[in-house]
Amino acid sequence: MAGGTFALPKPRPTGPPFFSRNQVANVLHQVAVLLELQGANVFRVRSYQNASRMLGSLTEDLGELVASGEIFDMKGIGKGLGSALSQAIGEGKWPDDWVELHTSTPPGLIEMLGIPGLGPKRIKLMADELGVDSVASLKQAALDNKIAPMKGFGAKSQQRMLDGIELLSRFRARRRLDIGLRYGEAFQRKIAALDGVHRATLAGSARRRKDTIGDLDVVVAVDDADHEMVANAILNLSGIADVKGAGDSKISLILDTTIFDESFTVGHIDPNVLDAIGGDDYEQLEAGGTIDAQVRLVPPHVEPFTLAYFTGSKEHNIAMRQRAIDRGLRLNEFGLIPEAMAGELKGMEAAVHSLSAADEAAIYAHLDLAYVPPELREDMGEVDAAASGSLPNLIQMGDIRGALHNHTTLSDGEASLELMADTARKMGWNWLGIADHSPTLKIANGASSADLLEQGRTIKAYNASWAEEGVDFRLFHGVESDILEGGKLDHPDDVLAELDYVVASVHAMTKWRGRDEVENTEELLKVIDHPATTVLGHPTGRILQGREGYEVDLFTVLEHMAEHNDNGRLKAIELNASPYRLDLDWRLCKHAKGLGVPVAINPDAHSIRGLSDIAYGVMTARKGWIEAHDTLNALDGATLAEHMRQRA
DNA sequence: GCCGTTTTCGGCCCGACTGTTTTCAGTCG
Repeated sequence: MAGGTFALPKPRPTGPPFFSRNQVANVLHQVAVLLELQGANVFRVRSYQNASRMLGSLTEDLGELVASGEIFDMKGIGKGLGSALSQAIGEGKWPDDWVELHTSTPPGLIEMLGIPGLGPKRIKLMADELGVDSVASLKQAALDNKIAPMKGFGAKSQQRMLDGIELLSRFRARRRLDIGLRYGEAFQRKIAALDGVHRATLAGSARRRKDTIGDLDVVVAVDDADHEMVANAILNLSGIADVKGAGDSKISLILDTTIFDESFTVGHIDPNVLDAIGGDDYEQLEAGGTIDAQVRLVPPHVEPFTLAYFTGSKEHNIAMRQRAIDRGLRLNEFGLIPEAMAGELKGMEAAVHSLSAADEAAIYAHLDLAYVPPELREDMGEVDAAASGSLPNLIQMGDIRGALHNHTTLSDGEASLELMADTARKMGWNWLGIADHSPTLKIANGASSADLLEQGRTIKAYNASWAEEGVDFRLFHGVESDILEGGKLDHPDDVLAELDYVVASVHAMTKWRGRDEVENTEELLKVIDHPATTVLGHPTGRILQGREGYEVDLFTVLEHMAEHNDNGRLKAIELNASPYRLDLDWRLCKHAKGLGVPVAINPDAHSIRGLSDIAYGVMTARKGWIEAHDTLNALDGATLAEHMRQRA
């Protein structure tokens, strides 16, 4: 979960409400983690996690819910949490026991949770018995052989911790979607090609298209007679750096870049992003990278259940299982089994009584649900929607007619205007938007007003000649304007008026990250009010696995944009499709859609190859419940031109 | 800590794997 440092935020001076929904959701998550480290009841911990998740995706105004007392009616909020939140939001005071939890827990314990195979119980035990309170002191204790003699531990546990610490320092635990998919698809292809394999499918968070991926899951359908042969063949594939474990049905591995048939490169990264992810060492770091993978081998008739189970998420599975229980059924990775027939039988033995399912859709049908696309399986309302037949018809790559926010050699792009336009046409697009950087962003060679206007004349000439030749393709001329002090844009108004559109983006990250949520939100509202602003670019400025975005209340921002749209002024929110950003976050896409704020899926391309990043944007949009008609990308050029003319 | 026409207590999703045990606890997904 996102959320910077592990501390209780200070109340804003202007309250109530003294805290935002984001802040409260983060604090609940933190308290859950701290309670775990204290050895609290696991169900109590889950209550805090559930409440955090619920508030994180809340669309109502939290301050109003508290003021009216309706907070107590929310599912997952009872007397305890209801009073605690009312006091925090209404009076600006966190409960004493939450404060105590934060002050009494060494931050090192939280860091230790990131070590694979180490959980809250053993961390607490080592803290109590050995005084271990950080990754560094854990390492020392292990090197001094103090851990192995402890009851319940041993030499192997001690070594695993040392290995885990090494892994933690060498590489961050999660990988970006693009990297994870490259590993996952390469691995899946190799397994699918093995003798005896009916089908091999990439499952887990990669199949759900999460913006980062922890480890890979591959589900393999194989006849019992071939099980051992296939398991051995997998263990002998190239690209496996280490085997962590191999049981009857599950193989745990670590893959490295030798899995790729071609040599591994990360391609062009724009300088802003490169800086945030650790500079020039980055390519070498990726080339030496690894990723964990789990393979599950099951017979073909069981495979749909296993695939559904390991596609997840955990929360979606819990909701599905609960629905099964309500119907007297037991759902697990082996089947959907009538409780009356399963009795005392467990696992695979109970599964002989399972209802049959030829594919995942049949499992959903057994539970009176429409098929839920993998991207939506996050327990964010998809189960209810599948029950009532109101699942969205998700956008697809084929719906994309064009994209705004792309760069050329006029600022920091690698390709000329001509080459970018030519590539977009070859991709089958109907239009392309050009939005180079503005003068203030010197690092990106921001273009002067004069050069920008010159680019506009070139674009007009191209459009005129295509129209004359009967070519159904056009360029839109925009700019990616920095947002300056006071929510101002970076070119004079008369220059901006010459453009088709303006993408307004924050780049002064140090400054914006140094301010609080209220100030940043106010600035964004101002720049949205500027008549020239059409699109809000990468709305939080986050770089995945690189840096947190600045604090901002995007719910308020989106509501403000919705008012403009209601009054006939086009204000779209960008979903920056660069796999380094994927910003707008997928969780907020659904909210934008609900408010009627158009989403602009933008590759932010700095080269012709960069245009293909649109694919990651479409994946993320799908995850966020976005349909073709929720975006600007699915409009044809003539219709989009109409919308843009109406903006002023 | 939450929840409830099987309700105010006793549940709370379920199984695999590992390392430590000799029947199980911790961790993970």
